[in-house]
Amino acid sequence: MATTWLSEAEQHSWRNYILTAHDLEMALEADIAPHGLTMGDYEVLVWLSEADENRMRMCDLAQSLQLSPSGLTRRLDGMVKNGWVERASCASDRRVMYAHLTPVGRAKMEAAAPTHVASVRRHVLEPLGAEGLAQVGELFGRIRDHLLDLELTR
Amino acid sequence: MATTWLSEAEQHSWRNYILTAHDLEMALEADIAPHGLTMGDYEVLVWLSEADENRMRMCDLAQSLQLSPSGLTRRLDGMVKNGWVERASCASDRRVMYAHLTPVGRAKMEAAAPTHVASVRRHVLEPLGAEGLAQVGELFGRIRDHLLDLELTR
DNA sequence: ATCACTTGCTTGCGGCTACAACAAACTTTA
DNA sequence: TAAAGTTTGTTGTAGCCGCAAGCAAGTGAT
Repeated sequence: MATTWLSEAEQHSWRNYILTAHDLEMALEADIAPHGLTMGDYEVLVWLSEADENRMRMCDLAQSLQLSPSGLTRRLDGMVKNGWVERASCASDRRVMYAHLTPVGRAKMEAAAPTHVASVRRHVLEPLGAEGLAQVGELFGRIRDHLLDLELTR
Repeated sequence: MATTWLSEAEQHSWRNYILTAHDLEMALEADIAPHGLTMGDYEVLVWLSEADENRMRMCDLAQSLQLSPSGLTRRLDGMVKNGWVERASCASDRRVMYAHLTPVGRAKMEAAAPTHVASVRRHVLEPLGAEGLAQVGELFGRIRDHLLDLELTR
């Protein structure tokens, strides 16, 4: 096939994105670490804190977190051991397990949230400004829509 | 401390980015998989193919790949076993090991490259256009510069 | 009511990665 | 040149994750 390559500028932009995305992830991870949390843990706490009755079904939570079912099971194991989350079974459907945020978990989240927000502000909002972040949101929204589009027609 | 939270719009943009970045990574990974390669493997092949004499010192390669030394050692183990890369010691400094692209490795890279380029074009360039990709490059460049700035003054 | 199918979660296993400890080799300093 | 320090790469260990398999429970068709 006649491959259409990327231009010099396109390659540069793309590489810039790849490298930065990795470093940014590491930076956010490092900032939250002093709380004894990984970003993965933190995201669980955030999702549960925003959910109805502070609980979500495992399968829904896994999807929200872009995690496999088994991945979530293991992540929750650790969080349950730390007392941040409890497992609760469902009366109407005995297959489902709820992940339920405990008061300790909520406190953990509330303690860590300012740190994380400051981290995002420092690493993203500061260099980009509100307009820049909005552009990122818009651009990646386009990519996302396109991805989901391909997925549906597949 | 008086935390300055993110606005609704900012949260939305940020989440959009997080979710999309993950899905995009999975899509690129899925597209290259039929070649029997991970994106990690592919990146090794690309870096070596662009390097002088098709070889790089382990430590330099690790840095380019944003990988820990041990991570690279193990990744190379697999690639050596597949015959894509050879280890070669250095005459002038017997500590260093070169990772050297073999003809088989080059052929592998050249076979996979059109697929990967098409993948990037389809998932990124198509929804964004050249201008959009340039914007992404510029925006993430700003984040990157800011990150490196913080690192240096630390 | 029964059998097939689907859904929700967990477990065994293997892959990939980082950190710490180590060994080997180079460099600097006294 | 000898000792201390630095750099380079590998290995032991442990964490996190996904896939495949399995089990329990709900749903649907005959």
